[in-house]
Amino acid sequence: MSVPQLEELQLLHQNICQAVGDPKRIQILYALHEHPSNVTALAQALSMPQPTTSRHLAILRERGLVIAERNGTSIMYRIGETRIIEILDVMREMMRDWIGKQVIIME
Amino acid sequence: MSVPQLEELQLLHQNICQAVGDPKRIQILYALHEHPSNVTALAQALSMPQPTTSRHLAILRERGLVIAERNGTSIMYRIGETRIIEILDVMREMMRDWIGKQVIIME
DNA sequence: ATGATATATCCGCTTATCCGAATACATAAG
DNA sequence: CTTATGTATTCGGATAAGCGGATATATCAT
Repeated sequence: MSVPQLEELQLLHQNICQAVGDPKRIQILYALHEHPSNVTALAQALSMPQPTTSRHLAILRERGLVIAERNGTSIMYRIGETRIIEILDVMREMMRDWIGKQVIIME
Repeated sequence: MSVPQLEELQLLHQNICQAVGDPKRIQILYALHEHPSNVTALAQALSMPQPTTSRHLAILRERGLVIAERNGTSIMYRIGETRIIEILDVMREMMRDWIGKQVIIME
């Protein structure tokens, strides 16, 4: 893949990177990956206020990372981009490796 | 890979996600991937003030995403984690796909 | 239409992040 | 030791992000 133009990097940040730049949104992504859920159930499961959960879901939805599907009065949310979970998993491995190195250097 | 604990998600955000949460840092990562550089040259190439460049490099270095190597009075920076570039490339593809879908929906 | 449930949005506030300019620090040369 | 060059840090201020509580909107059942 070629080197991206500045404009594309702005879009990349605005659409994806910023979305995973909040720990609660990461938490939500993993929770929905485990199993889809509506807003209320998700909020309870993660011990987050409902408005907070709703706001984060809106951000993830705008960027296509999650998908909303209405079902009567409730709305079912699920992961819309499996690749984002794979990316987060790679990041976790990177972090493990880095923290491992750090400990060795400290000793 | 299993579902991460809350504590690990905090670390994930703090160590990796937050680091790529700034467009200038993404720009720096791609620039260094193209070819390693010292701070001054990088700042000029990206039209960023030197202190700004240095601050961003410090953040990326603390998290192992770039590596610093002193060479006389100047310090050579290069990518320390090739995987972060692969991740950014996948995100770019995700973005293309999503924007493509958006256009179709708009029509 | 009314009430009940689920979701989204608005408000003021706090906190975090980024910035440029100035300055301090580090290294090497004369 | 002084100078020159390259890098890092400090400072105050501006901007953006996230929050909880209250409220508005939407859908369905009675």
